[in-house]
Amino acid sequence: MSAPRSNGSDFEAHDHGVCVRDALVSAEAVCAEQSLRLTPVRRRTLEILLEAHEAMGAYDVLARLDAEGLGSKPPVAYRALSFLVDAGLAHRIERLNAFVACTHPGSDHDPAFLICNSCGTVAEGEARDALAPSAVAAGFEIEQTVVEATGICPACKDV
Amino acid sequence: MSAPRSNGSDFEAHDHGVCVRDALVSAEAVCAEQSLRLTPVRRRTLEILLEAHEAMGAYDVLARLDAEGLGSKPPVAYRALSFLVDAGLAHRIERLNAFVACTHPGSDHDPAFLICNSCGTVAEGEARDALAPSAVAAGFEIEQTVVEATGICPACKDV
DNA sequence: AAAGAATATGTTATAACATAACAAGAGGCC
DNA sequence: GGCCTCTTGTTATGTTATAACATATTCTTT
Repeated sequence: MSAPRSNGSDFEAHDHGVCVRDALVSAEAVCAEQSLRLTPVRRRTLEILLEAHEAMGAYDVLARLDAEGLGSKPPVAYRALSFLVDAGLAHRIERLNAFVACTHPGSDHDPAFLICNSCGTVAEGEARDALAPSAVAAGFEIEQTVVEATGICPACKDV
Repeated sequence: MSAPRSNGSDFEAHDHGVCVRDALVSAEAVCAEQSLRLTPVRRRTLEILLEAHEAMGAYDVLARLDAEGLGSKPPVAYRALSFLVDAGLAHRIERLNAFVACTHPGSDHDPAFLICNSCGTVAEGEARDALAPSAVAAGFEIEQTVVEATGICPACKDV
């Protein structure tokens, strides 16, 4: 759905301007397709997450929105972020109480995250059935999964 | 290390009194072995989590401690909970900002949780290498994992 | 274009979760 | 006893998140 990416890792170098622009185009497409309204605050919130290219707290996002006159009260940020998460354009990182732009929106997915403790970069991968076996064994019906790992990314390891 | 359990699920019926007592014995053993001090507040905090048999917020735990004269200020609860988590006697559920007693302390493990949206029960399973493949592909060195699923447990599904 | 429905925003206020920092006490060890 | 370490008590504050209600915008229907 979005431009092809070399592999599943977000740790490699890439042209960030292109990556942001691509993602916005994808987002517009996703919203158009589902009759969702990508309003100025929502769009700018997504841009902020994309530009940061790492997880941001709601209040960090809010500070940026406020600086641009787009809203100054917590609900503004939380509503925009909720919209993006619901639309699959961003994800919430439970471990960090933070949000990150989705790196491959449009496709249904069960995201897993690799969070670097050193540089803060968050890479998105696939969690495909990470805990399906336990769930099936217990007769549990999964609705949503949270799969997050913290550690050291390749770039930071090489220093 | 603890008494054997029938399988990996915590959703089945069991003698809760026995389960709590067993867990406390295990906890004492673990602490003795590692020269950790299971003080009154810490021990009671563990008991509270065990008795609840579901995830509890730090302030819920604190309310119980307070009622028993064991402490009334947030740091009391947070310190006790941190101790238990560090000792492997309890786990933090990121998704819920809550804590749950470990159902098989003593063994090193990478816990995964199945959280029932209906009754709140939290079952603990193994996450073994849930995201090792993605991590290896990306050259990421995992330190800690968070694997949590929300959904409907067998008991609630049958209603 | 007007009316009505649905969606989005602005704002106040407060709830819920968490920790920094420092003082005081309890236990182990020489 | 004197020293050290770990634990507890307390104050204060920081951080994250949402309920509730008023207003405004956009979409749909007529």
